[in-house]
Amino acid sequence: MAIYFDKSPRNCIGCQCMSSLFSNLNSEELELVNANKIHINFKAGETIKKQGTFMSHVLSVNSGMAKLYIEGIEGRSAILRIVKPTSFIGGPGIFFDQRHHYTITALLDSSVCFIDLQVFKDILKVNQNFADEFLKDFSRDVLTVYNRLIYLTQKQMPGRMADALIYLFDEIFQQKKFPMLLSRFDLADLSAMSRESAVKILRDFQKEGLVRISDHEIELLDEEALRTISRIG
Amino acid sequence: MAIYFDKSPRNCIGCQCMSSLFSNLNSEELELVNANKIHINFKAGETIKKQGTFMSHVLSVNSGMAKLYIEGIEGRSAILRIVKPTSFIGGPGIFFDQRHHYTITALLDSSVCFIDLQVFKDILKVNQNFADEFLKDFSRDVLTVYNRLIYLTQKQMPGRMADALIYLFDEIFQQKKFPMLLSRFDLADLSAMSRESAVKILRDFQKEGLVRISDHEIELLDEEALRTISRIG
DNA sequence: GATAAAAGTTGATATGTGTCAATATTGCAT
DNA sequence: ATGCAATATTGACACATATCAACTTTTATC
Repeated sequence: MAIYFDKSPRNCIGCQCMSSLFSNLNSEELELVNANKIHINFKAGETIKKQGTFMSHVLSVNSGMAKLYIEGIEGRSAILRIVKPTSFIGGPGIFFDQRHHYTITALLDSSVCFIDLQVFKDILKVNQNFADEFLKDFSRDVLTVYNRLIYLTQKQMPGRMADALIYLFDEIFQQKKFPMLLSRFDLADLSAMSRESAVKILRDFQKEGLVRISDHEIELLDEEALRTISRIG
Repeated sequence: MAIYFDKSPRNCIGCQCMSSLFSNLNSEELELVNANKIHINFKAGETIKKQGTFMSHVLSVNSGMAKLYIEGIEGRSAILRIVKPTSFIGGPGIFFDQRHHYTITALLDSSVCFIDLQVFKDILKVNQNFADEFLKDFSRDVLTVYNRLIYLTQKQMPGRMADALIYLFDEIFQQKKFPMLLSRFDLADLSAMSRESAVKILRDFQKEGLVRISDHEIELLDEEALRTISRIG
């Protein structure tokens, strides 16, 4: 019988791919995680988790990259954040209804560990440092959504697109140049506008010399000006 | 020397005004809360907590009503929710940076208890049921923000206003008629539009016989139609 | 390498929404 | 009660944005 999925390709103990959150675990707890996790590789474009499904596991992204988005009205999506390694993905469903409240799709080939939810919650109860760190992470994510709510509802398109790009440059890639993993559609979903509008705004940004987009990469040319556009909305 | 604030006007033990969250405490923990709380009365219009300030306490709204909103760009606000008794108010600042990330303003004369944050967190660590219930509450609030993000960015004005009204009818007042505590400005902040647009949409809703607004109260006349408007955006 | 499918681009157009200015109304304080 | 300030209302207008349709470019598939 063929092995269609790899149950334990690597041991969590000593693993450098796990989210930093797990550095708070002792070896016994880490062993427990190791014994109750599944490791799966995804190809770019594949759906890692689908909104609405039962949350049997929490996720740790070891490598690759993914987009995390809410599927909204009539096929429209709102990207909440881009997930880079190494990141933990849980969400409000952990405590509320054991469901995933967003869909996660791989932007690059990605390696993801699925950790049993009950085991995760059990460790949360006994390891205070782990719980503190987790809650801090969770709260940071919530604040990101607050921020997104404000800028998506109170800024106009150029300001929204500027914020989306600044988010990518500053927080995700932390460089002035990065490969264009996101389609125009994705950028539209990140800044709450139509694809066509996203294209036009980006074209304007290029004309004004704010960024350069070519050969699947985007480069920040005039950071000052981009931040100004973000500010004046 | 005059007493300008009342340090312990009522005992938490046996208090019917506390948020239901606190029913998970044993008498010893409740006594601890009681000894480390401050009770304050606010008049309608007063600011209960200001965004950005240090979070020394978490709040429990005993009576009255309040609006909880994020102060955004150039004086614009986004109301996250209306707070009715008896409600607990904490927020992501508890675990992230000990700051309040929204402003809370009384809509009615309100009685609020301020519970020492450290005492609150200490009890969270030792009382598992309390922690579970709290996290469930917190997560529900997060999901409300997700929902708001979607409907504010993906629906047009009539749909947004319909959702705001449905929220008030269904979740806050749970009646088909309630006193108009919210100004047109507030309704605009709840549905992410300008005051003038809020006025116009409400006028349309009245013309179409969906609601009746008069003498400081609003009545739901055609629930079916309002939900349809919410649905078609 | 040919073909189809997907993604990106563009300009014209229609619609949604905010801004402004003028006016009406309400609430509050003296 | 009177006057003042805040809130509410309205219509005209300008601007922001989505939609549509046509087209180009890129990517994937056989």
